Amino acid sequence: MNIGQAAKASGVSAKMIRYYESIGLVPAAARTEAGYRSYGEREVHTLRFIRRARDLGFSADQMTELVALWSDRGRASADVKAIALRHVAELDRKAQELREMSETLKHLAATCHGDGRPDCPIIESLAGEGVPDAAPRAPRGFDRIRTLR
Amino acid sequence: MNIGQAAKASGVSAKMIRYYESIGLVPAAARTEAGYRSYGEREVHTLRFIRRARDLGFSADQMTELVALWSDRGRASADVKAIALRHVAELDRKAQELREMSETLKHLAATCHGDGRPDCPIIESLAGEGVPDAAPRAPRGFDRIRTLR
DNA sequence: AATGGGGCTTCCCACCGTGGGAAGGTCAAG
DNA sequence: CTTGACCTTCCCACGGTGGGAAGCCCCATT
Repeated sequence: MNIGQAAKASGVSAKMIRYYESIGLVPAAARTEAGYRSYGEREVHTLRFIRRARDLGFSADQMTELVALWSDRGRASADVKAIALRHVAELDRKAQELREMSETLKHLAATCHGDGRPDCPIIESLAGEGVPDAAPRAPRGFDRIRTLR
Repeated sequence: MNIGQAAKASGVSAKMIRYYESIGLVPAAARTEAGYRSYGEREVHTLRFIRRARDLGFSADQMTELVALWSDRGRASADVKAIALRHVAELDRKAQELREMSETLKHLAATCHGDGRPDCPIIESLAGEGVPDAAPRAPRGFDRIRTLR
């Protein structure tokens, strides 16, 4: 199976398969004489595993750990659980941050009449006129969130 | 005021001030004879505006729009509100995604006894053994989330 | 007046995960 | 044999942010 087939079968793009190989998340694939990467069921299975972990928001580093634990028959389930729970905490923290940002903005938007007139509490709050630092989002231990695509 | 002072006064790092200038989010600062960037109250005010918007998760592009609206005395508050509400929707969507990932993982972790034994529902679910695609996170219109720091 | 330290400048590099695209080789079907 | 679909590697970009090097500049203390 070539990389394109493996990509379709696993749901991981060919680009990303090569990338995962380059960072050592998956072992280097076997090659045909012509230099084409060659995949079997086993490899596709691994890629699917990775795709599912990725869809759960695990980082490449965490996925490396998970794959290692997966292929270690003698692993302790506690090890897997620990990674998962750490990730859950992280996800919750980020979701909470997003919610707080959303809440603040919703409140501001609610007091903005949103018509053709120029006065707007949203802008005023951002400008801090009279309301200096009124909305201290990202308080301490802040960790801004960035998203992609 | 030099860039370091402006950074302290605004809460935006000198690095980021230069970056914002380079992408046109803020106009190029005046320079001293020696080539140092020079800032006044007005510029610092703008930078603070930007910092607040950033803390609310606005992208550089959105901040550009907001700054433009801010400096447009005749803007319609509806325009600002529209940007804010679009952003709120986006924030909510992302928070929802994170929550779903967290939920899925929490359920998996709950059924993992987390001791020294190797059998682990978390790994099994990722591997898809017997439960192919059991947890279709990021269904359609998926948009994976990435975080920083 | 010289020296030292801290600030400023520009420029490049890195992160992470992903896609785009160019330049060139390969394979299978017509 | 040609054509088109696929594969290869390599570089570039994104968004924001920090790190750091090399080279000025400014001020205060000797």
